[in-house]
Amino acid sequence: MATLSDVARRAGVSPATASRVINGSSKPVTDELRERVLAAVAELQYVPNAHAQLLARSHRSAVGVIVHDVSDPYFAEITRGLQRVATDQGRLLMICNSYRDPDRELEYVELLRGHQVAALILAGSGYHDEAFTRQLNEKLAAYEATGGRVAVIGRHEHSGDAVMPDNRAGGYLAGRELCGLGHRAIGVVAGPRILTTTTDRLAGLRQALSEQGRDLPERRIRYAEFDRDGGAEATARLLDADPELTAIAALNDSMAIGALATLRARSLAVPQQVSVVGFDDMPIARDVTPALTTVRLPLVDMGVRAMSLVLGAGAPIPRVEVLPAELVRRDTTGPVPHSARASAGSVPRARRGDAAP
Amino acid sequence: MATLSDVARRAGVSPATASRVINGSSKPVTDELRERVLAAVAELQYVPNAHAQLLARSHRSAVGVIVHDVSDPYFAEITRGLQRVATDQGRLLMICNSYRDPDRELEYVELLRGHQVAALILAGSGYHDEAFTRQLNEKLAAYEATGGRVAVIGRHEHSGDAVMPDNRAGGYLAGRELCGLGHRAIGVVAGPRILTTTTDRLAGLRQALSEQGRDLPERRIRYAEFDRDGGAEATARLLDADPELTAIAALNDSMAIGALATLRARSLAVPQQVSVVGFDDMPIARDVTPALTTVRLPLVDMGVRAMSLVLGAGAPIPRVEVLPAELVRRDTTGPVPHSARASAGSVPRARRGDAAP
DNA sequence: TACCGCAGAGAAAGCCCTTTCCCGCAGGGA
DNA sequence: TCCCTGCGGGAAAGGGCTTTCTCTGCGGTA
Repeated sequence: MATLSDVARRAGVSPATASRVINGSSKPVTDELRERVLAAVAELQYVPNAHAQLLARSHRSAVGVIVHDVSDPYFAEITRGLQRVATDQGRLLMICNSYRDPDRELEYVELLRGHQVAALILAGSGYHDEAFTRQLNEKLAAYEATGGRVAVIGRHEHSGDAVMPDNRAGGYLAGRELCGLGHRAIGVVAGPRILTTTTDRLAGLRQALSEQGRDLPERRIRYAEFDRDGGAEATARLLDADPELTAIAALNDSMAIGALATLRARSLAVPQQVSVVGFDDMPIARDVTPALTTVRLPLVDMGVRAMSLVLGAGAPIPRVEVLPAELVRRDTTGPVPHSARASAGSVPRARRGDAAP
Repeated sequence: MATLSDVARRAGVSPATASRVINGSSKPVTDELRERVLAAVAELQYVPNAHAQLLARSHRSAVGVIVHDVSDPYFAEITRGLQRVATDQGRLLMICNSYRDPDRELEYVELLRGHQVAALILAGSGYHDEAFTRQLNEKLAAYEATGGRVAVIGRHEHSGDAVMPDNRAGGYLAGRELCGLGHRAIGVVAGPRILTTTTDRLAGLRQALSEQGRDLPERRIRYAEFDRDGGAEATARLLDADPELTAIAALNDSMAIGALATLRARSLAVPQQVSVVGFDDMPIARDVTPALTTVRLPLVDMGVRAMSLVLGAGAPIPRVEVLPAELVRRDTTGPVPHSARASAGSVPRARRGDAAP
């Protein structure tokens, strides 16, 4: 690899001058030397060694991001928002996928710290895990102690800047919608219970039901991976245990799509026999058939806010921005079937299929 | 930030010794000193400066990847494959999204070169663009001249290791399927014509038709962005111009999903009135309704192969691995409607709707 | 006893840049 | 004419780490 001094030698100037030309330094350089340097750069196909540059200028510029998986649409949208602000400010993003593995998350904090990122954004859900949370906070504190900025998206037990989607209110909205349509036998397809996202959404759902004087028994909840297959599987278990279900609340859209697949496989009509509501409103939600009723979260905006927090001036007290959830009615929800309206919970399994199209 | 010499000072050893302990060097260090160093590291929350490390060891380890967009399922799958191999070998991946912007692609080659990556993988489609291709090849050649390894996925005019999905054969499969079902009025929803992926798939399609003695007139092709909205829009234009269409071949699944949306919006039954075939077999293909008939590409495997090529020994001659495409029949394709069978091309627009379910 | 070899630790030389500091020189004011 | 100023350029000092080379002190051999 050609180095800066190769360029300088070739151009017959000092490395200092070459550096000034290449970086457009504020110090003036005569046009003649400038030309010579530029020519040498082109001839040698010189590209500055990024590590040496980063080492030499103590200036931290990149921003680290830890998500569960960028290719998951939920995080893809958030990342789009992060990226937008970062690009505007000429910042490079280093994005790491933790795949929901706490240890990997911890490792990535160190890795990013080692890479001298100016700020760190944790975009995944928080965990209900005492030991992990403590370790994470220690690492973040160490990072912040050296001037690093941190923001989290979602509920983490971290005292600092945060962007919070209103998961609980969203869960409430989903629950109220289902109740309003007359559903009583509601099954919940939930993500891993260790995630705060899961428990918050569940809490909202529970609140909506309890306002109607109902509770949400554990047997009506199935926890699984927060993805399509998890949703399909959880739905199957739910239906096996409770064939009278008239509605399914999935705690994210991927799971809802899995639920839809299981319902289709069992020839249960949506929404005629079973209603389904999702969560997140990821782009594909409108393209499945029937189009998915879901709770929209301003994902892109969440990314924008988080990045703005972290790149803006540090506030004396931690700022928490709560972003509202909103119900999007589409075609997977409908009134509770007539047969179930009269005597919910006692209809034999065979009933399923009566109303098949 | 604590530095290595802070650690060394605290442990009462030289930086050399501290370094050896921290990196598990082959050089032996007495247990007592080792303990002291480790203790100092923990107390100071020391994390090595990655840039300094990378600069000091000339050892290149990371691998650079340029894709159009990681969050696009097509690239997400490929990336999964890349990642798998990279992780096995303890390599870090630097992934850059070019968003199909050639300039950005060029910039990223430089950026990654500057970051001293051991290898570079271009995972996006090639472009039909003389000037761009030349520039790209120049940059890649410069990189390879300094020992960098390069592999491309897809057809690029680059003489080096390559993994080629058999786009042409895939297009042929799609075309043959549609012809076999009796379709004659076939519209094509294509990606940007500047991409080799588009033209290769189109060529295969064309070949299948011509084997049946038909051609594929330009008026039956619409070029748009390679995504859902592009597909929806192209389909609309196609139907406006040619209401007799009985089949639509979309050149990727995202576009196919857009096509499905447009067809639904126009109340055209799939596959009773119009058949649709996609391309790629991305995960969501099986979850749309009706489930999408498509051409499967072994995306994950493509990533695995590319990374293996690049991390394995360099071959004296460029290796090109062609990976086969395969038709996956699902529910969006069916026989040509009866009404169209007799007199294709002359049925009035009003016909649409007759067979609505 | 004199010498050799080796284990374990430190000194110091890079790795490739950026940036401060300094120097020489030309032009302008006194 | 002399001095000061300011401009353009180079020398050199880091930035934080790895690694080679060197040194010390010990045990073992002749």
